[in-house]
Amino acid sequence: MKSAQDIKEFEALAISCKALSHPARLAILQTLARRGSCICGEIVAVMPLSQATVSQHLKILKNANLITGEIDGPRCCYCLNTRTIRELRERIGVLFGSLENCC
Amino acid sequence: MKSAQDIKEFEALAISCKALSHPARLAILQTLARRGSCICGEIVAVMPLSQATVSQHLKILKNANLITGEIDGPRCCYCLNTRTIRELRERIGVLFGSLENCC
DNA sequence: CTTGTTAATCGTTAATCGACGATATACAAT
DNA sequence: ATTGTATATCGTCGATTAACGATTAACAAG
Repeated sequence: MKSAQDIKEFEALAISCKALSHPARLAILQTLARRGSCICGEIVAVMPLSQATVSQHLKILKNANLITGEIDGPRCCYCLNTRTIRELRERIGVLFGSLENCC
Repeated sequence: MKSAQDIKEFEALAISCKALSHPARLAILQTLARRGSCICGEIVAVMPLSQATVSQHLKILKNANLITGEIDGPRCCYCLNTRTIRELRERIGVLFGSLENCC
C-alpha cells in the first residue's frame, strides 16, 4: 500500500504533469523560459491559437502554480514560477530515483 | 514562432506528461521503480482500484512507452522503460534549461 | 480437453478537456 | 465621461478520460 504522504506527492505531481500535458502549454512555458517575462499579448502573437484559448491555457498553468501573472495596467505580465518547477523536477527525481532493470 | 523541431519535442513531452498526470499511474510507476519488475496482479493488489482500471492505466503507461510489458505465461511482467524516462527528464531539463526571473 | 487463473478488452456512464466566439472587465489615454 | 486596448470569463459543443462490471483471450495444470 501507498502511504498518505506518497499519495499527496502523487496528487501534487499529477497536477503539475497534467498542466504540462499539452503542447501549447509547453510552448508557452518555453517562451517564458527564454524571455524571462512576457506580456500576454506577446504569447498570443507567438501561438497559432486564439486569444481566448491562450488565456485558458495560461489559466491552467497558473492554477498549477507553474507560472505567475501580475496585472500591469491593462496588460498582464506572466513569468515562470521557478519554485514550483524545481519542486516538480525534484518530485520526478524522487519517483524514479532508484532505477533498476528487471526484464 | 516555434520551430517544427520544437513542436515535435512538445508533442512528445506532452504525451509523457499526460501519462504521468494521474496519481494512480504515478503510484504504479513508483511500485515498478522500487521493485524492479512487477506482475500485473501484484500491482493490482497494491492499488485501491479494480483490475480493469489498473489494466487501463497500465495500457496508458505502455502506450506512452514509459513501461514495457512482457507476457510470461498467463501473467504479464511489467517494468519501467528507463530510456523513455531518461528522455522525459532531459526534455524537461531543456525546456526549463535557462531559467531567469523577471517579475 | 476441461478447469482455473491472469490479464486485456468491451460497452457504458459521468466527468473533464480543448476549442471557439461572444461578452465582460480593467485600465490608459483622451 | 468616452474610447480603445488588453485580458479574462462565459457558454457551448464535440472529443476524450476515468471508472466500472462483464466478457473474452491466453495459457498452465490436471
